[in-house]
Amino acid sequence: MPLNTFEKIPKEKQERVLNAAIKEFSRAPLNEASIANIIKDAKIPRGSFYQYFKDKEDIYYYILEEHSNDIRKNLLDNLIKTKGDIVISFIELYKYTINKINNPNYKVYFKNIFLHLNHQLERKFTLNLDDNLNDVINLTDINKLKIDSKLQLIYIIDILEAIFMHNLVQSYKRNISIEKNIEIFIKEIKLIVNGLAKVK
Amino acid sequence: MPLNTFEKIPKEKQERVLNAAIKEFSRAPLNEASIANIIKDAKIPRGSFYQYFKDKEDIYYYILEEHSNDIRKNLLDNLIKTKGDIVISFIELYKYTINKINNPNYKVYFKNIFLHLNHQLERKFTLNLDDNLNDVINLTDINKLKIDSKLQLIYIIDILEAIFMHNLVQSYKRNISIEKNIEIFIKEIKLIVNGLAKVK
DNA sequence: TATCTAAATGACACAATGTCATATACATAA
DNA sequence: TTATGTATATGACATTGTGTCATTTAGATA
Repeated sequence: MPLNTFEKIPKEKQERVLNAAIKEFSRAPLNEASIANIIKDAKIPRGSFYQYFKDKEDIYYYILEEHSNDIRKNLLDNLIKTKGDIVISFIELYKYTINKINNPNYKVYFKNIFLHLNHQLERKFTLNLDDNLNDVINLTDINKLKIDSKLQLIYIIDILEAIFMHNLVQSYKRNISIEKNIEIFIKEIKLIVNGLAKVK
Repeated sequence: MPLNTFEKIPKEKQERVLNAAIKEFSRAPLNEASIANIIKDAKIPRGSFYQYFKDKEDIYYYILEEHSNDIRKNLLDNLIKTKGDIVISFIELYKYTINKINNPNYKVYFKNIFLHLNHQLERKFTLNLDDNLNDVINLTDINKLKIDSKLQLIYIIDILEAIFMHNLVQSYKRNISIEKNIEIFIKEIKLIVNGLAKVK
């Protein structure tokens, strides 16, 4: 998403810009963040910024994308490890994600992201592209679920995704530990699993 | 939320300001909407706007609140009508809401609202206050559910709410009819209900 | 060394925000 | 009626931020 130019400048300068941006997006949510602050902190002229990025949103999503790719990758890894158990995979994904966003270096940054995350944007975090959805569908073993077609699987993924995101956001409002948050997520998933898991 | 002053001015002027705001919030999402446009359209001086509302957000939420109160009220009505069936109540709520937001007069306005709705804000639409959550809990008949305590009910409401919001937002992305959207919501809810409903 | 192209730079025009000193309207009391 | 006080109205203004563009600089190639 950033312009070619940005990829070509020295790594050191790239880092300076990205760190300044993360600092600014930690200070304020996207709509309150300012390019003025980023360039001041990164010590680059205004014109340069626009040489690298189209606008504020461009650099915001560029940084975000790195993290969301990482999260999506974790889901696919989990599906492989669990031999296609989508429920366990989502639970592991939740553990992974909640630990990631509580990393002291990024905690404030992610808090701003999540509390101001558009629904329109939330797919960035899990299955924003058709390719990803297909990967998830193909890696999932539907025999572990009380459904008879891959088509129905889409609904289940939809549900899991909704609850996943909902809980991540809630975790910022609940004033409780990471462990307790995971516990709640698992409880909610279990309530649903009683309907999803095939009864033997 | 608006300052006292706004309540005191002539109804006609109030309408002019509110209609101008709705027009502006239909034109652009909150972050791109401008007070400049609202006052131009409402034909009031800049200073007056700040006499009535703290800022752009203030009038945005003021208008939104009217609608969210209406939606919350519908949920409570449904609970009374269904004698505490929370699942049917949410399905009826979904039908009610999706019809409401497709009303031609407000369609574009709501589209902007939903596609840019923060997770932080989404509770505005359903159970933003503890009082409301309590009302819902008290009106719900937990004997219809596979749970043994009111405490667990909170998780179920959480889940229903997450899927409710997720589907409303998705309805703008799916290019299908209202009826088809309702169908999908019901399908997802049914998948869950198999785990929620008490097995006889 | 000359020439060409990509990147860097910061001044600038424009747009929007929130505030504030001043003006106006309105109510109440003398 | 007039005076006085209070609430509201008004728009000019300082401030902040945005995106652009003409110009400069750097680096590659001939």
